[in-house]
Amino acid sequence: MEQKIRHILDAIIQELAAGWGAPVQDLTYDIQVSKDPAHGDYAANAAFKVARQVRKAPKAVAEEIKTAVLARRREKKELAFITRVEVAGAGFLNFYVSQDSVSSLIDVVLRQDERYGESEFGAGKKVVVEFVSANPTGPLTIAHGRQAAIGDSLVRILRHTGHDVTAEYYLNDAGRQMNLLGASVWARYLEEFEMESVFPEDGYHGSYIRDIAKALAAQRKDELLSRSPEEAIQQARLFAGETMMELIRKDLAAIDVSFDHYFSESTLYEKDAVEKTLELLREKGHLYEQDGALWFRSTAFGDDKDRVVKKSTGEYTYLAPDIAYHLSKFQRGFDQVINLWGPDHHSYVTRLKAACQALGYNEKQIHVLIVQLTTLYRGGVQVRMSTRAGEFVTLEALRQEVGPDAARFFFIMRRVETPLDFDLELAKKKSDENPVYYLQYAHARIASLIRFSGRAVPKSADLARLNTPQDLDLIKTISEFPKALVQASQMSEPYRLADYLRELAATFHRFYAHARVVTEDEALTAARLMLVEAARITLRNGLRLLGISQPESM
RNA sequence: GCGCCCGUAGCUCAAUUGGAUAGAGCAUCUGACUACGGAUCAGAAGGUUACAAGUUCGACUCUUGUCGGGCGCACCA
Repeated sequence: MEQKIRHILDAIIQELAAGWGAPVQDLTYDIQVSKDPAHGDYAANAAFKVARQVRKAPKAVAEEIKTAVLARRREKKELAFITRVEVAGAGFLNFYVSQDSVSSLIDVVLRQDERYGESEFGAGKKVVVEFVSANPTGPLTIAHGRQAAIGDSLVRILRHTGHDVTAEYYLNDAGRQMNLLGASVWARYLEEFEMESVFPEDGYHGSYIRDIAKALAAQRKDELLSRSPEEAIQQARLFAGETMMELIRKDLAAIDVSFDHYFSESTLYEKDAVEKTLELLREKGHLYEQDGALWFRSTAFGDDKDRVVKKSTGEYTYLAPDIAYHLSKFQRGFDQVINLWGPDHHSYVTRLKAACQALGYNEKQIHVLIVQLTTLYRGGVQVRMSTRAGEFVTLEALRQEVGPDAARFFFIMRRVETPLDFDLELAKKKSDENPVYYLQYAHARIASLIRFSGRAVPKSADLARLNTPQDLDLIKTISEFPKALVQASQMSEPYRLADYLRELAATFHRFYAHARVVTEDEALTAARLMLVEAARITLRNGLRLLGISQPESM
């Protein structure tokens, strides 16, 4: 409906522009469903945007547009759905549309079913979303959990809005941390055989290290004892890495998160990609040597200091493989790169963008979302956590306590960059305080309602019978689903969808309290069944995109 | 010191990226089930959007300054 109105306005503005003697360069303006019934059904702020460009008063422009719309409506039948146009306020254009034009939207929803909400918004855009990317040196924490929930929902939403999306996990399997992991496991392995061992400084102390060592001992027996320490640690490292990745995959699968691709850092070295990337930067003149180290001149791209890529010891810094990794993203044909990082990586954003620009890419192609931390509460009291002592509040423990649906919903219900307070007691409550149940209840209630009707949802009905304010409210809210998804995807903010669904559920519950669906009036019953089914489809599709189950009963 | 982020109802957060009277949930108070699920609905109360100037048809949103809070400023990963 918004699109139909936009189409008309665009044409009219172009036509009128000739008479204004000034060109209208920019045709962006908003059309929204009016919040206040006094503002009609739809409202456009086009007159303001145009007036500025042609140096006229907004109100006068609005009047001209109104007159043109009315004139055109007399000529063209397909504009008959517009019943009234008003100029209000300082120059808003308010459109009133016929009831049957609104109610016919229901047909579209039922026809599209699972595909309802899809759009062409992202057509032709190839996007890679990288998230979680935790080192496989320990179990996933709730911080990873939030990234996983947000990243996965974002991927689903981007897909639903037409993007070609790859979900990717960057596996830091080449660095010092993995060696430490190997050494830690090796030490515990030796202890299993009551051999003397030196636990590495900064090693991993968690009890899961001992579990891995036990598993290693069970599999390899005492075989590794005869190897050289270097080789044994290498073996322990590989074994530990694989074991941890299996656990991580399992933790993620338990909240319905999966990846299309695991990108291994070590493949960068196998293909010599890091050296080649540095070579490329050197050719373009962005590298220089100083104090025996190799520096990247990131200040040329807005960084506040230059960064070392290769230390005087000959080792790469963390930045070097990271640049190579991002180069690979572009080389693989992605034109939009989205990264979800923790707040501890905040300062890396500028230098990474600088590097990508140095390689000839636009900084707008990289979008780094800093996912703020989650603080756990239990009945109003903060749950302390510490990674240093090897005690984690793991994602797995959280999921077991509150369930996958509440976990996913709570993780995404705030803006990405807003720190999240996660109340365990609230997430577990099966009451009206818990927003997850509000959404699921609406879905279950509709399913139950359709069961009660004792018939299949009709394929067609006289939808014009849906004419009460509650009917029309519900229809309009349902019809805003595609727009909500586009907003969520262009802002990279899945919470938008959660917010929309809450609104939809509320509108449905309000409708339900006022309107009876199954009555003796067969025609009205048929139309209302189609309406509630459309609401159910929308809720179901939305919940799916959030990775939350859609119960038929609760 | 420099840079970035934040400050909205008692609490947790929104506000369609500059739009009309700043909205939701929780908490508080008052109501609503003799046909479809009360895990619901209707209503009340709650605000100088930290403060002060500026930009314009229009500012929670943009600019500048002040106050208050957080984070970052490694040849660490």
